[in-house]
Order: sequence, then C-alpha cells, then structure tokens
Amino acid sequence: MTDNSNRFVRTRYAPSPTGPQHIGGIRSALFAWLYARRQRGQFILRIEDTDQKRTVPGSIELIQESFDWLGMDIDEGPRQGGAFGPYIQSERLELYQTWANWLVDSGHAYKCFATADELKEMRATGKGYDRRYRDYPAARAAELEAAGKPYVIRFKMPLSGLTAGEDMIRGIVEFDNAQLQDAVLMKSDGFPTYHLAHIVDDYHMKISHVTRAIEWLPSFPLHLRIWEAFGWQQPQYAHLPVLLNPNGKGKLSKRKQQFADAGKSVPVLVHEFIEAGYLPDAVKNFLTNIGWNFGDNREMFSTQEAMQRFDLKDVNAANSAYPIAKLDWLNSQYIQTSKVEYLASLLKSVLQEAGYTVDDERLRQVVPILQVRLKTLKDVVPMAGFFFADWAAFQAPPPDILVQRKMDSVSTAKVLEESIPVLQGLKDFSASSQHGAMTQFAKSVGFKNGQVFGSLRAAVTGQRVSPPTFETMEILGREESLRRIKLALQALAQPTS
RNA sequence: GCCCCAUUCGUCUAGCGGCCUAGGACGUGGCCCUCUCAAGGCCAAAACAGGAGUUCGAGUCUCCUAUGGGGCACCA
Repeated sequence: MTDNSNRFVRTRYAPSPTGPQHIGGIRSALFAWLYARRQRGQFILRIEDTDQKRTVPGSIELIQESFDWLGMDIDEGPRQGGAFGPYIQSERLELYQTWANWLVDSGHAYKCFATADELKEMRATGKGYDRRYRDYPAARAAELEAAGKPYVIRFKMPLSGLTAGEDMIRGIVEFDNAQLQDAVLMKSDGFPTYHLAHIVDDYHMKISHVTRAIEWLPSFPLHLRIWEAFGWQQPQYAHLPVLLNPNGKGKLSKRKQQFADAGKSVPVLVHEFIEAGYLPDAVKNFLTNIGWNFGDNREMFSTQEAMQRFDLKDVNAANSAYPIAKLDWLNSQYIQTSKVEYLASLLKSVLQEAGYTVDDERLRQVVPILQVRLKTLKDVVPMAGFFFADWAAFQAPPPDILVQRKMDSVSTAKVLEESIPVLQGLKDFSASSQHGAMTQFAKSVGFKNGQVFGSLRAAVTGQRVSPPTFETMEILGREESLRRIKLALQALAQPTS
C-alpha cells in the first residue's frame, strides 16, 4: 500500500449541486472536516456538476449556507477561492479532456463508438458492455471519428486477476477484476464521468484523504486502477457507512424531505433542522455520535473537543439507523447549557416569525425560566408567547382552563378574590416572596398548592401549562398580574352558556 | 443473477482473546422531588443473529448460513 502517513492532510466534500443539502451528505462532510481540523489540514469544497441534467441552479448557495449555519469553515471552495481552483467541475473541462486523451494515447483507455441501442442490447444479455471497441483497429476508429460518429472514452480494466485496496475503515478489500466493466471516463457530450473527474481533481487539488459513502466501494478497484494508470500517488480512501431510515430499512438519503415516523416528524434537510428549532451545535454533536463516539462514556461534547480526538480509522463500519430521538434530548441539553444572551437571540427570531414583538429586556428575564423546559426553539411559542403578546389585549381564559382539579367556579373565584389582598400586601413581588405568602394562604383556605397556584397560573397566563406561576407573575409585574386576576374574576361571574 | 460491505439491548454505541455475571446514552417503565410542563436524582427491564471451527479460553479470530445495506448507467 502507498504510504500516505506523511502527507499534508487535505480532505474534501464534493457534492453534486442537486438542491437542498441532505443530512446524510452533511454527516460525511462533517467527518471529513473534523479529520482535516484534527490533523491541522485543510478542508475543500468542490462542486461536481458533470451531469448537466441534474444540476439545480442555486444549489451552491444552499450548500454554503448549510456550512455557515453549522459553523463548518471551508478553506478552499467556490466562494473562498484557492490555489487549486476553479472548484466547480464544469469549469475544469479542458483538464479532464487532456487527461482522458493522455490515457487513450498511452493505451490505458480507448474510444468506444457503441450506440445507445447497441448498449441496450448488450445489457439485455445480462453481461453488460462486451468491450467490442477495446481492440478496435486504430485506423477504423479514426474513420468513425472523422465521420463524426459520437464516442465515449472507456478505461481498459484488467481482464483477470485481483485488485486490492485499503480502506481506512475496513482494511484491505479485494475485488475480482473480471467482475468489472470498462467504465466510461468521458461522455460523448465532452463531460467526464465521476470516475475520471474525481481522480483528476483529487490529484490536482492534492487531496490526501478521500471520504465518500460506502456505495462507492464497488467502484474502488476501478479508481485504484485509474490512479495506477496515471502513475499518481493515490490518496487514502475511507468509505463511510450511511444513514438508514429510523426503522433500519432502506437508505435515509432516498428521503427527499422530512417525513413522519412513529407520529413524529423526521427532518432530513439542513433547512428543516433550522426550521424545527434545533441548535447547530446540537446537530453537529448528534451527527458526530453516529458511527463514531467520543469515548469516556460521554454523549455530549463540543466540536472543539471532538476535534481533539476524531479519527477516520475509528469510524464504525456498519450503517446506522437514524437515531433521531436522541436529537431532541441533545438539543434540550444544549438549550439548558446555553448562555442567556445567545439563546435569547435565537428565541427572538422564532418569536418574531410567530408574529410577536419582542422586547429584549423582557426576553432576557424570560429565558432563564424557559431553558429547562424547551426541547426545541419552537417550543417557546406555546410556552411563553403570552409574554410578548399585547398585554392590553389580554383576555381571561374560559372556565375549563381557569378551574382546577376538584374545584368549581365558586371556589376558584373565592381563591382568586382572596389572593388579591395577599399579593397586594407583599412588600416585594419577587417569586420567592409570593411563593411563601401563597403557600401560607393555600393552607389557610384549605386548598392544595397546586389548586391555588394553578388557578393563578390560568388567570395570569391564560394557559394550563406555563413557566412557574410566581416567576411568571414577577416578570409580568404586580399591577398586570392583579389586573389579570380581576379579569378572571369577572369572567367567572359571567353566566356561561 | 453476480459481486462487495456489514451484523452487541427497541435505537446510537463501548468492547480490538482472559479486565464481560457485556459498560454508557436515548427511549421505555417505576419511585423520589414538585404549582402545571419540564428539568434533576435513584432504580428496573432490555443485546453479543444462528451454526461449525481455531484456542487452555471467543462478543472479540476463521468458515458457512441467515438477515440487512450497497453496486453491476454516457448518475453521482
């Protein structure tokens, strides 16, 4: 095997620009990025748009945005530039043509004039392309070419023997050459196929480690033979396991957008994670934990920490069912440990999107009592949206929300009525002072804390579920809290239909 | 059909021949705490796919089978 141990590490992510970024691709990119960072190397983004039919305009921007959101910096790429560009394959066409011709001239490849119909017939036999142009007389091939017949360039795969290659994750893998076909290197439209393009580019861009999904493993021997034909030092290859559906059946990459599993929505596109209210650090942590583990029995770790330990060699060889349920847990952990200022800024945009006008000072007061109860940023809306609604427009909730367990409208009214002087009499309106006084009050009127506190919660928030009652009232202020309690009293006095 | 890769609790994983009566985490169930919802604490159930070998000894090595994933395009 080629010794690459001393090479300067350069890894790359080389997606086709076919639309929004899929989480499966991002996970592969994350592994490549982590490895580059760990080795103090470089991470390159290259766009593989050699199939014109599949190219979707705007994809490159989407890819960049995904990396920006995740905080994964790119050293060289379409936006960053770099010494080995351009980083978009459609802008490197002459290079591929040059090297394809070189392979033909040196006898490693040949022009094939087989038509689509001929190919179809051959495929019908079950044996694939029969290499009919592999040893075609040069003079006749020249005639066909001169006559304007379209052709492709195919690689001359050894007809027998074995090709062995080393995969960083699973070791030596052997293949029977006879199983492989003479793959197309250059298409008749003048564009290269992946097989040629990635090798030419990885060579010219000095890529030291190629990371790609495991579906590329079967063509690994072909690529090895191409490297050999060029006489170039091959990079190390790591064929990454892929993400499967949550039930373990089928590739996740086949899902083109979020879907429901066991009644829960499962995001797969980067923008879907953003919209669902997940934090970028939580998503990175989540992804890093699939197929690789930090060690020390730790599930939660920062990107910085992962960068100290990550190694492609340690990646698990087996595919994984997408453990999406873990993301909710991780996300809530990240929310709990986030700095108030940071969380506030994220929550602010969520609230604004939901139509609220957000006062920064109030948000800062609310965030601490929310941190422990949000799974996603989106949860802020039902839990605490009322803090940011128009207070003047607040309306008392209906009796079914106001009246607590084992209470009725009469007892609820009594509790609320008698709470007013107690709250009014407090020297300070802090949550702890309220708590003390109201606990005593509950005892005196013979109701449980839950009944009294719950009545107040409903009166003041209009909800059955909310942050703690007294913390909430402290933020609302004494005046507004009492106003709402009186509103509730009025509502209870109204005859209900 | 042929070829390749994989296989530890429901799921993500630790384990690289004896430290394993298999560890952690999510999820699930129970208890505690508790003003709702959470969070937190404690406890519990839960796995080496099956079969042959190799070895004094196998979750760890080999082979077979089964199952899952993937490839066999002028797509990547």
